[in-house]
Amino acid sequence: MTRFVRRYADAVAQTPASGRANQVAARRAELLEATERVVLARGFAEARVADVAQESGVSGGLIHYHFASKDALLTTMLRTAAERDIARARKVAGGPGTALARLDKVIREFVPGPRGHDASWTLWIDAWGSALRNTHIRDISAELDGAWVEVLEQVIRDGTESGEFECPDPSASAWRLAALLDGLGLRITLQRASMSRAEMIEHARFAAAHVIGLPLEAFENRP
Amino acid sequence: MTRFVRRYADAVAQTPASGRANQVAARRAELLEATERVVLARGFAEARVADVAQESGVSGGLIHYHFASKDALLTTMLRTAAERDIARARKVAGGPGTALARLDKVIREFVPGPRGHDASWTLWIDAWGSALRNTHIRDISAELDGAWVEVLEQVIRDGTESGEFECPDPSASAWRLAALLDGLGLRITLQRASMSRAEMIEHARFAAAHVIGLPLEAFENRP
DNA sequence: AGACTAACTGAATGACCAGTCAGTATGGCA
DNA sequence: TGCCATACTGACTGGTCATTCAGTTAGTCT
Repeated sequence: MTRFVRRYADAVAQTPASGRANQVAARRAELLEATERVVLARGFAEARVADVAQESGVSGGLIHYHFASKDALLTTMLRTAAERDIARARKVAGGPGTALARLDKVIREFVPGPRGHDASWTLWIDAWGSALRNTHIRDISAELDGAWVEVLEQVIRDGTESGEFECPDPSASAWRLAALLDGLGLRITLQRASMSRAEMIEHARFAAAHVIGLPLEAFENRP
Repeated sequence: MTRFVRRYADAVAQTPASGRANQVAARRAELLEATERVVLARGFAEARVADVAQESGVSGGLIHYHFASKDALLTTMLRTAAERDIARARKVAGGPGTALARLDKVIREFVPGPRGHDASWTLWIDAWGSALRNTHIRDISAELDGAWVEVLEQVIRDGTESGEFECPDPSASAWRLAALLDGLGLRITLQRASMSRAEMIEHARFAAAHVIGLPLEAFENRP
């Protein structure tokens, strides 16, 4: 093993065959991260290839060496972000604890706040607009939405089976809860002034409590 | 008062004094309608001034004669559309009938369907994305959202006061219902395949029934 | 070491488009 | 009737930006 390979080995999850492949993977990841920062800052429509180049300290030409087109760059970035968000949701929902605790954890993780996950919200609200006319983005958005509903449904189903919850139709309930959370997140992201994070969590808990057939107070003791 | 001010006032009022002012008002309205069609077809970000010109069979220069900039054109169009949508909602909600009937009417009017009101949804989903970074659009979107919540709140309050509904906090309930409807509309507009209009109305009615303290069956008899 | 090839640069290209402007046509008023 | 403000035209301009490509640098292989 060369010194080069050892240097990059930790940076990438998969173990590529050569240092070159490693470098390519690292560079692609770097460009995708820069792309996400640019899109967050300027929006999908206003993001420029040159911005990504500058953001990652690289020439404009290199972007097109790694990605066939601007569209491919944006789409790939979005898919990567979607997979990351889904993984995070699954991890939280599938973690330890009662179904109630996990549901609450998902809600608190999901609600946008000043601490940073707003980034995802900004990205997805922007993506919804693009999804109206871009098939790739619509597919990615659909996958993410579907996965979210699945995650919620699984937690609700867990709670129903263990007797914690009383929910006659976990699938429909999950769908409705997901829609409500989308609406809540949208509103608070767009009009931060109109509602505090605490109020929003309260709204989400209220709806969730109804969905799972428990009183709102079931959540109250959690921080 | 200068002639210009007079002309502008006429353009806004319903009965213009002169043929010229009439012409200007008609032209502006025509251009705004064309703009809406273009934005619906191509999206906010992709809409071109030349498209609007072609759509209304007019030279490109004329657009800038009536509107200071592309941004002003889009913003004005959006504001006009928002006012139209709000007026429609108020009319439905303030019409005759029991509070329950009116609430159901609002829901059915609100849910996107194949018959045409999808246009509004497409427009607003697109606008949400732009609202992330455009202050004017954010303000318009906020006004529309606020008016929607008000409309829902008024109906809920009516029903509570008349004894039809049992709702301890009409304001919070309206907010939650509005968020749910946004989420529902978003999903069905983006992924039409995943849910029928009937199912969606059922979801909305279910949530509304909970909000107003009635069983879902209260709605069932309506067409 | 030398050859080969992949990663990378940055200037050039050309398409696209909002906004401008000099000029034309026309309805209404003196 | 003739004058003039105004509605309107369409060619033009200046700037932006994705994409290309000829050339350069630097790992890797024998």
